[in-house]
Amino acid sequence: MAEPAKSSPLSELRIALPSLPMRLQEVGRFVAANDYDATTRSMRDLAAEAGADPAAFTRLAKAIGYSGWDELRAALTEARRPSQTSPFSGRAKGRRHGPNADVTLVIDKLEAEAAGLPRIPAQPIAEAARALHDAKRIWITGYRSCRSVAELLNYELRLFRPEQVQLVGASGPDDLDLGAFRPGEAVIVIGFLPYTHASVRVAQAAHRSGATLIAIADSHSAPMAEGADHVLLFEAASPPGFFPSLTGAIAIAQSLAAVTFSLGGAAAKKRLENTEARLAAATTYVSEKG
Amino acid sequence: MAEPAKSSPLSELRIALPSLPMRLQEVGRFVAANDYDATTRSMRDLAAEAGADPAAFTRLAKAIGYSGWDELRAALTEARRPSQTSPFSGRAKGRRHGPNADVTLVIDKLEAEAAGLPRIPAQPIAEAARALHDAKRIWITGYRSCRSVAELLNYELRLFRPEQVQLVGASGPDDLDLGAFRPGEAVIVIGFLPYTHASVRVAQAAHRSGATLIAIADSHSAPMAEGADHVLLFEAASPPGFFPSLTGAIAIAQSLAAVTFSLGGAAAKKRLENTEARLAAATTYVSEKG
DNA sequence: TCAGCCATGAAACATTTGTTGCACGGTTTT
DNA sequence: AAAACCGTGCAACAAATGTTTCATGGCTGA
Repeated sequence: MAEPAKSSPLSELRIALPSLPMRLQEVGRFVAANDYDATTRSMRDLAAEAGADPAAFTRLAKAIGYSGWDELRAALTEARRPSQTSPFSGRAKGRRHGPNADVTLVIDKLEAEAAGLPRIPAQPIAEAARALHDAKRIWITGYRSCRSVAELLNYELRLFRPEQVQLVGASGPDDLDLGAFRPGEAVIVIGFLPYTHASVRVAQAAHRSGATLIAIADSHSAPMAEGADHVLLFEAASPPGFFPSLTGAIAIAQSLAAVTFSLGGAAAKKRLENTEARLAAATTYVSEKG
Repeated sequence: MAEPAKSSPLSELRIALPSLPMRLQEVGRFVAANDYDATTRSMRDLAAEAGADPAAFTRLAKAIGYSGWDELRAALTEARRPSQTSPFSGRAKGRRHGPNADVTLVIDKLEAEAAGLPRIPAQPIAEAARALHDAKRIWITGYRSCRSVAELLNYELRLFRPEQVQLVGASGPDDLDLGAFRPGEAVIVIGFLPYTHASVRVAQAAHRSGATLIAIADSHSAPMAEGADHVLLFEAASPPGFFPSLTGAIAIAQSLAAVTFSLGGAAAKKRLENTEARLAAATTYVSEKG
């Protein structure tokens, strides 16, 4: 006999529901309505909450074709596993070749990065900014391609906190700086896979020293995110042929600087104006001509 | 001293991680990396997959302040419960002010930048990449916040063309470099309003020397775009309170590097592999854990 | 009415769970 | 050098889990 498409164990359940005995229907409805608890809590717990007999769950599972509740639960668990990398992945565009292949490549890449930015969690950025605001001193680290992010952050923060912000290893070997971290200070470490030893060392030193550690990384499980008080995530993954993307990291850095600045209030504004005035006096900029 | 926000049991875990014994660190890392399985599967299962002793999980839980593995697991389970507005995708919230004003600010900014990226003209990037491909030598300039973009571009291009790419002013005053530009070479200048004198001088020197001038700027009328062979535009404008945005410039730089790399074909690939092998040999990177 | 059937709840079952005590080996302290 | 300590794996433990059996009660059909 032709079964309906068993897209998920949940839909199987719902389909079979009407043809079941009363009590099993009740239990089945409860499971369908609370499938998260079904995967997490114990059969007896569920029975108590549903006001039913524990055995009913086993019977339900068998009634819809599983060997027992364990197997049903396992199926539900797999069904809601978050691993499936998001329903995004629009792609589908055939990789045209020819003279325009490069252009399409660029367009695709830009669109992909644009899609990634709104996925950056904003809350941690705001929290990290507050930590920066409270820090007596701010250290910034990033190696290899992440160095660019570190330097941008350093530049922007120094615009309004010139004497409290410093790049790690800016003047000499890192080791000197590593011992300089103190509680009440903040250390920002930027990195993504593959992680450099140097950045991990900085993160560890920061954690040991009791300073506030802020990690900008591509994963919670990044070594420099271990023990971090704030983890700011971005997506570095890129299509093959591209280098890892730093767009997200840059966006985070800029948001971080901006929020920190806004927390600084009038004082920060004043210092920014001073810095700008000094630059203008040095005629660093080209005057705006009419 | 205020404790860091223990937003989730996972962050507690990660914070405590570095100060734990070796085995507990391993187990803790495993839990952090597989927190979904941690909530669904049994302790012994996890132990088998992690290659550790079941008891280590109980000890881990106690080490970070829980009464046992059951309690830790329960906390993780609650943290993952889908109903509550998860910390991720916290989008869609009304534009409230108050303590969350910063968060809304960040979200707005990220969305605005995401909207800006697809507006970047792709065609000029592909053309500029071809110019880079043909250039015997590549010079890169950028000052102030644009320095970060210049350095990223320098880093990525050097991965597969180590001897032909150089930052202007990297070793000593710019003036020495300015006289070194030759026809057949390419000079990349990055800048936006307000424009620095130094970058304009580089652009002018490049133009006079007959080298190919590539400008990455926020406007066609930017001084460094005058006489440029390729102008790559991005939007630097930002909401008030934010610094000019470099996200677009970074995206351009990365696309430029990527297309140039793809034009390089097998030879470029080979050189990239050599570079990576050299870095791996120097154990620059943290080895991927099992 | 009686037999047969099925749904249901309670209790007993074997298994698996999380936990804890113990012994071994390494390091640090006295 | 001895002692105290800590991290770790192993094995035994009680508790909890999912399952099964059994007795009960209601329903249907002869």
